[in-house]
Amino acid sequence: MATDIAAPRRRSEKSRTAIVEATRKLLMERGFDKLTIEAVAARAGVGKQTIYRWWPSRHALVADVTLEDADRILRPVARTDDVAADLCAWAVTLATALTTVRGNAMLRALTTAGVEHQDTAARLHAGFNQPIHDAVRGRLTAEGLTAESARDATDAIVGGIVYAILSEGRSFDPHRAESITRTVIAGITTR
Amino acid sequence: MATDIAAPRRRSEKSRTAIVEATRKLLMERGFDKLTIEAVAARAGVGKQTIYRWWPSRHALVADVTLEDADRILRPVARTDDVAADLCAWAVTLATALTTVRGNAMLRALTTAGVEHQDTAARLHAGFNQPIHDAVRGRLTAEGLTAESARDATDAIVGGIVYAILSEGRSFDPHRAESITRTVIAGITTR
Amino acid sequence: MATDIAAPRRRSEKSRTAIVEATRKLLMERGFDKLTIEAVAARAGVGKQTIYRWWPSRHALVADVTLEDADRILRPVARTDDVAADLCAWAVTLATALTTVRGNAMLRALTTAGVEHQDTAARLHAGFNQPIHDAVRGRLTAEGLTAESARDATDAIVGGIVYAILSEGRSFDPHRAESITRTVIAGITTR
Amino acid sequence: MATDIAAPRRRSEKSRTAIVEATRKLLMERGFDKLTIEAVAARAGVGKQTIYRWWPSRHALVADVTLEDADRILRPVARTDDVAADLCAWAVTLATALTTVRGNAMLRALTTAGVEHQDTAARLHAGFNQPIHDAVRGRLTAEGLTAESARDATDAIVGGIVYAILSEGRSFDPHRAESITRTVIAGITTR
DNA sequence: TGGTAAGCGAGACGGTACGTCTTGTCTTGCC
DNA sequence: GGCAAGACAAGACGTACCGTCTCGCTTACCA
Repeated sequence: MATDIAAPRRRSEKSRTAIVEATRKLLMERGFDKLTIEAVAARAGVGKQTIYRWWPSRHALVADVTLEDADRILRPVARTDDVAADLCAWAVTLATALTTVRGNAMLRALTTAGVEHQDTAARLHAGFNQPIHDAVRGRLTAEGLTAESARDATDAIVGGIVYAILSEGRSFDPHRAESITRTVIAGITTR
Repeated sequence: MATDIAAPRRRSEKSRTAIVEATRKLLMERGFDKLTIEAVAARAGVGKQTIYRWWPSRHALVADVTLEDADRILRPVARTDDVAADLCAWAVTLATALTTVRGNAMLRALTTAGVEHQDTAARLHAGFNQPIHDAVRGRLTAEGLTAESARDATDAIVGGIVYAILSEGRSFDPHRAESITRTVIAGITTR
Repeated sequence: MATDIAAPRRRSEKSRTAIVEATRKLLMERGFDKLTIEAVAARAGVGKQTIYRWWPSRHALVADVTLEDADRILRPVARTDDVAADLCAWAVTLATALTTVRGNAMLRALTTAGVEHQDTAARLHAGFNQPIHDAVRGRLTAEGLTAESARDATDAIVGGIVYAILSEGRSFDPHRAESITRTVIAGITTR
Repeated sequence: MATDIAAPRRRSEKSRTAIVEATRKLLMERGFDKLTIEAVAARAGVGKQTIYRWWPSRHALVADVTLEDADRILRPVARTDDVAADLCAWAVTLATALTTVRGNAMLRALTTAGVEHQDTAARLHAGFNQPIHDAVRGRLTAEGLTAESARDATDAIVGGIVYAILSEGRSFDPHRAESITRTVIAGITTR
């Protein structure tokens, strides 16, 4: 999906799929740091070299695998005339996706891989962070916010949700995403 | 603060210090995933067993080391009659601490260690997340916000800043922390 | 018994005995190469230092322990007017002692310790080989043999028996010791 | 001759040779008990796993190495019409081989390895003791001795020589082997 | 339509680090 | 001052994986 830019001449799709599948399963079973190339190869019924031929590192492999899940997580923000409603709905969807077993495993893998490896961080940023930010910021800009305000509000919303899920794991209640989003939009007010 | 709650009988303080120091240096030089116990032992001039005797795992060791930096990062929030100013000042201080070479290395190490290991996550939560949240939430509650609002705004401010630094690394400009904080306090407004 | 030549000022006889006992038991249970000082200390209920204070090495300790068994193995050769009978009786006694569980364990320990460590070899030679050879050689010399003949016949008898037990272990039938001895005394003859 | 009876799939002969060579050298320099697998691997320029892949233990490795020396030590017994001459010549040859630096190192290694490890003992018995005994016993049987007499005389000759070398080391004069052999053949006689 | 080169599974290889075990020394506090 | 207890630096153990390297086999391309 990403590494294989340079014309993979006679690459076996069967092997590729088996490797990606095996990686995802092991990622969910054991997590990123206990994921070994040998285990992936064994689980996929593939020689180690076949993995090394197409992916330069464990981080790159994991990046590819998590990026295949991008469309399960990335959703466009609706554009009705109620910004708050649009963003809250979107936020709940995001939080829900990130608190499924699979989504959370991917989030964790992706975080670790990104923190540890520069190139991987760039790819994950382009595949996840950027689109997410663009979606929210676009919706806010459409509402007339300045670029700077839109960026700050986006940081607050996305960071608020994702960081909380990162800290609290699957026990994070997706409805809090709505609550956080609404707070950012409304600002703090004493009631 | 350390793992050795249960009767640290006649532990050598010299060794303990050397280990913690060596770990911090290696964490800054190579990062968490390239940190090996053998390298720590060698750098500290200590037998491997002396590390294993007092720390159950690499994660626990790193947790202890980062927790020793807690007081460099954790600051109380001032309580003047200007909430925004108080929180912005605090936010900039936090962002500044997390973008120093040392602070950023600790943040990354702490993130990876926490994502990978349950117990470590709990300790880091108690040592970092909790105090940070409490500080901000306390200041907001003092302003008359409901518990829920305070929590949501805190998530937005802290998450917004920390997650951005996690994504962008040391290139994050600490002044953006002020900007994010102010946005959350004021709410989005078209100007 | 041997290392403690230099006036052991206030040595605890209780500890000494416990150490020797523990060593013997472990020697019989696990053999020389799996004998560890730590296990001896633990089994004897003694600090490691107490062992190191009185014995310079594992080999020396084992030498002392096996030498305590010397009197179970070393027997004088009777001097009736039948050399063959005297030596055969002695040979069977020796072979019997070396094929008991304890005797065989001591033989093996002593062999390994002697092969590996020069000083130990000397002590064991003085405590075992020498007396054994002297006994046999003395009996043969009394019969009128030249010194050289006596020495050679002694080598053949003792070596023949001990080496066979070393090779075959406890399955060696002590009666073969008689047969070997008789053969050496009589010389080979076609019948 | 080697441990790898079961399908030595694509074993590197170069590594195998380097390992065996390194082992032999270290055996001669330091002896069996100071022989470490790590030192062998380092000296041979080989990964430790390559040793563990093909040999189950240090004992087995040493057995293979000493067995490669078998043909330097094992010699057939000539069959002229003078038994005594035949066996004496053979005995001197054996004693000479076992008192060279290399031969003696092998004898010591082999003894220790055999005493400590059952399987190794069996292999060494089949590779050394058996052939040596067969050679001598065969020559004696050809002379008309009964099976039992031949066995006893063989024990006396071989044991007499080998055990003496084991006890006295390289200071054993090979000519004594002749003297011992002649004594056994002739029987003790007062002159 | 057969030859040939790439992809592939398998797994041996030289290495590094693991977490454990033991060595021989040292220190602490009891007797 | 001997002793039990046990921390310490050192270093080997045997195992797990790393990333690289053959080895034959299968398979798709192109001649």
